[in-house]
Amino acid sequence: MATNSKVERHGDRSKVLEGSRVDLERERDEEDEGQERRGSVVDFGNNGGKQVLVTEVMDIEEMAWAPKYGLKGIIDASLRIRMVSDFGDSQETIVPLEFKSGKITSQTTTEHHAQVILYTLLMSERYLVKEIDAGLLYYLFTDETRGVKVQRSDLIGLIMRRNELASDLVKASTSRLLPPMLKNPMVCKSCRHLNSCTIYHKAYGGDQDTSGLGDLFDRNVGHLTTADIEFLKHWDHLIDLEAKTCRVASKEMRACRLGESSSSCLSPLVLDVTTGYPADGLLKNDRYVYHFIHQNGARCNREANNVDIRQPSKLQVGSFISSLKCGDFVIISTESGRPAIANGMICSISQRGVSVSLSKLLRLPGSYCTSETADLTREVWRIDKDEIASVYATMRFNLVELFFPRLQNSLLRKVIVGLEPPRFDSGVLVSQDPAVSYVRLEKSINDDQRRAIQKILSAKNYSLILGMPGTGKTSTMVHAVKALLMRGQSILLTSYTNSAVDNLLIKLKTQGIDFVRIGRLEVVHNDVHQHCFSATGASSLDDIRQRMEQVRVVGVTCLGIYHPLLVNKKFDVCIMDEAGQITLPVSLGPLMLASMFVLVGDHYQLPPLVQSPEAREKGMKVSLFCRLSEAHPQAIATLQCQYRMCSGIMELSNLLIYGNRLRCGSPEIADAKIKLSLAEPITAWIKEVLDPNKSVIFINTDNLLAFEMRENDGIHNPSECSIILEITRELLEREVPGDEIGVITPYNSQASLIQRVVNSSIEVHTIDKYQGRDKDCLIVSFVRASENAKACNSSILGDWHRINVALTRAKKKLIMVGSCGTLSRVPLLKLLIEKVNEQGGLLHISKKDFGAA
DNA sequence: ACTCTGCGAAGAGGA
Ligand SMILES: Nc1ncnc2c1ncn2[C@@H]1O[C@H](COP(=O)(O)OP(=O)(O)O)[C@@H](O)[C@H]1O
Repeated sequence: MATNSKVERHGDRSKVLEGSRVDLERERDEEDEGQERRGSVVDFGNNGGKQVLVTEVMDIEEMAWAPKYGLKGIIDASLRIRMVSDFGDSQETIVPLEFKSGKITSQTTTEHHAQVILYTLLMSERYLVKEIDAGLLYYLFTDETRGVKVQRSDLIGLIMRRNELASDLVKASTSRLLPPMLKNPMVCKSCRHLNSCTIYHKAYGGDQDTSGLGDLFDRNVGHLTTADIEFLKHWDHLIDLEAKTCRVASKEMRACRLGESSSSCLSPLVLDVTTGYPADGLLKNDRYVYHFIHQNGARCNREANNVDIRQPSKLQVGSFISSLKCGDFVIISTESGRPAIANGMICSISQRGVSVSLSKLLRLPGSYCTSETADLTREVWRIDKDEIASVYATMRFNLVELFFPRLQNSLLRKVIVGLEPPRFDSGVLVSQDPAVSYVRLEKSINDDQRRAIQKILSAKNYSLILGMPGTGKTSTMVHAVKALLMRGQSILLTSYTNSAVDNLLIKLKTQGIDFVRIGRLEVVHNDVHQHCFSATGASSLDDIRQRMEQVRVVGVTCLGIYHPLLVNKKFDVCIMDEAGQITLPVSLGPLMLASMFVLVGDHYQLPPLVQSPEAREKGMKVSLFCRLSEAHPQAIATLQCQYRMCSGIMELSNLLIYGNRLRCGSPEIADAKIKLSLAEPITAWIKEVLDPNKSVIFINTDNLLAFEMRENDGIHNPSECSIILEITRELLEREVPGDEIGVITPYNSQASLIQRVVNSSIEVHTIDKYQGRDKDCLIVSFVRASENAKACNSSILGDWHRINVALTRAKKKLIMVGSCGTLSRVPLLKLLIEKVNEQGGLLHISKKDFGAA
């Protein structure tokens, strides 16, 4: 076999493979020129030498999974070869080729053979070919090719090993039983998992004896206290519970693999090969972009006119489009039974179709070059969201890393496990620190904000900022960053969501502050693209390294901190926005990169999303921000002055949630009213609802018998939808701009119902999605209404955090629609209705007012 | 009893 003797041993792996691919192809071409193609003799060990001729390199770094065996892997190169069989005739077969750059020892030989054997299994599944029973290993170090012939007994042995491993994993997560330690200090002392391994061993009852590691064990876990171990076990258990819900979900995906389309999948699709979308992919930024359209084009383009709001099921057309979004990782399969042909990322999606970017050409495994395009266009495709479980791995890793024997981690443990209060050095505030004088003299911030920033500047371990709705959290953080920079400190800015990170960075940008944003372009806001490396294009490795060393401010999501550019990067301060919405294990990651941290959030708004009810109940919904705020209420810097709600709207959350701690930032804000143009005479109820002097309205639907309806696990309320449609029409009629009107509701199905009927300039969302946003005029649809309603306390409406979010989104006008009868069973909502009544905003509409019911 | 954001990628071998 021809080879490249100049392969760099430490070079980029894909380059090595590309190079070899060229070599393989060159070899083929050279042989073409010769009189006959014989190939070379490859040593198959006990099976002797065989003539092997590579006829095609079909793929490199090919991802293959076989759900049937519970295995997946990435095959270095997938070859079509001609090999002389035992009977002397030459046959064409498919084989995996693995590159190995290391030395050959008996240990590695066994491992390499095992790997190749498993790859033959994966390839049989992927290529729908049963007879894949051989593979190749190529050793770059010695320029030697070895053949591997699959023995049935080896295969069975490997599958059994795989099953043992899988059962160990299950045992670990369900009964907290870990496999015994290797008890081999020589091997373990240089293992990179030594820390995690010994810590877990200790946590689950192991000791120096059972570890078999002697002193090495105690050196790694000796520092752990009983409280540390309890904390680790508790959170590890919560992560297990949460991870289980995801595993169930991925099983469901596998079950519905063919035919049926679900909400997280697009199907049936065909490849769009019309102008601008070549069948062999549009090359863009080194990625291949393919465009798929619905097989029945008409369905994709269907307009949502003349919708009957009483039959929401008819509206589900195209709803799959909303569940996948730009930047999502997806898996492409065919409906003809070939799962996971390729994986990639959505780069645009609309009613008309979806574009997916792949790192390689799209190709059906085994398809011949001559018919590739035809094969692709003939297929019916499906696209599923790729549920990567790496979130749980990250959580677990963050958690165990907290207990590593490092000074910085021990300080963090004191705060997080031991609940050490924030400590401040008040001396800083009277010093010559330029940051301090900047904050003292800055005119654009109020006193609360100033105090909060001073706390940040004088904090020794951490500080907490409670930013109630509309209180200028972002402005506070921007000035804090400015001040910290004056001191020459480096800052990590983070939050769970991309939008929260970008929101902050955009404000920094307007202040002319330099920063780097780590994250994929597809999910980063346009306005910060220039701060991402991928957008700057041709920067060399050295440029990037230099930039990372020089830049003081880095923005990244909590889960993005393991990006290669951030390894070994440390910061003076970590500022975490929306910290009340981040689960503790996730928030640990960024905190471990900094010597001091600032949590900004509002634990009176929605807690982190936890899938598993059991995990939630056992405490996973308690964010670190909430944990520390409840432990040290006196140390929180509270921003009380808000610049969003007029006084009538503010009164609601002040009474129900915030214990009157909110104040309006100015008289203008307190008295703000919507402006209505004069228009035709209106009905009495509409007139009252729109009255600009009544900032809060609650429309009680009890007289309409406007009951909730259930369909496919969703709850919706058509009557409330009709009322809201009427109100939005009247608002638009009176020249309230559509983009200053919003509608929110607890339930997705109600949101999509309303979305379909109201003017498209009006934003409609669930309450959860709307956290952090605001509008001049906001309408809330509570949905729940039934005669025999049990208390909705156990429903998502029973969560007071969600109610608080709903009540604090409107600036000038808040219109709520709901059934007093049903909602009053939730104590907080009962109080709300009483308060609105006291303000004179409660309105009971009847069938007479409203004919559409 | 219905709320939904994020996340890439490999392998050998030195302390
Ligand atoms: N000290 C202040 N004085 C006047 N207006 C302010 C002040 N702080 C913030 N604001 C205003 O309040 C609004 C919300 O500010 P922002 O910092 O984005 O708040 P949040 O992050 O809490 O939503 C902005 O329009 C901003 O101009």
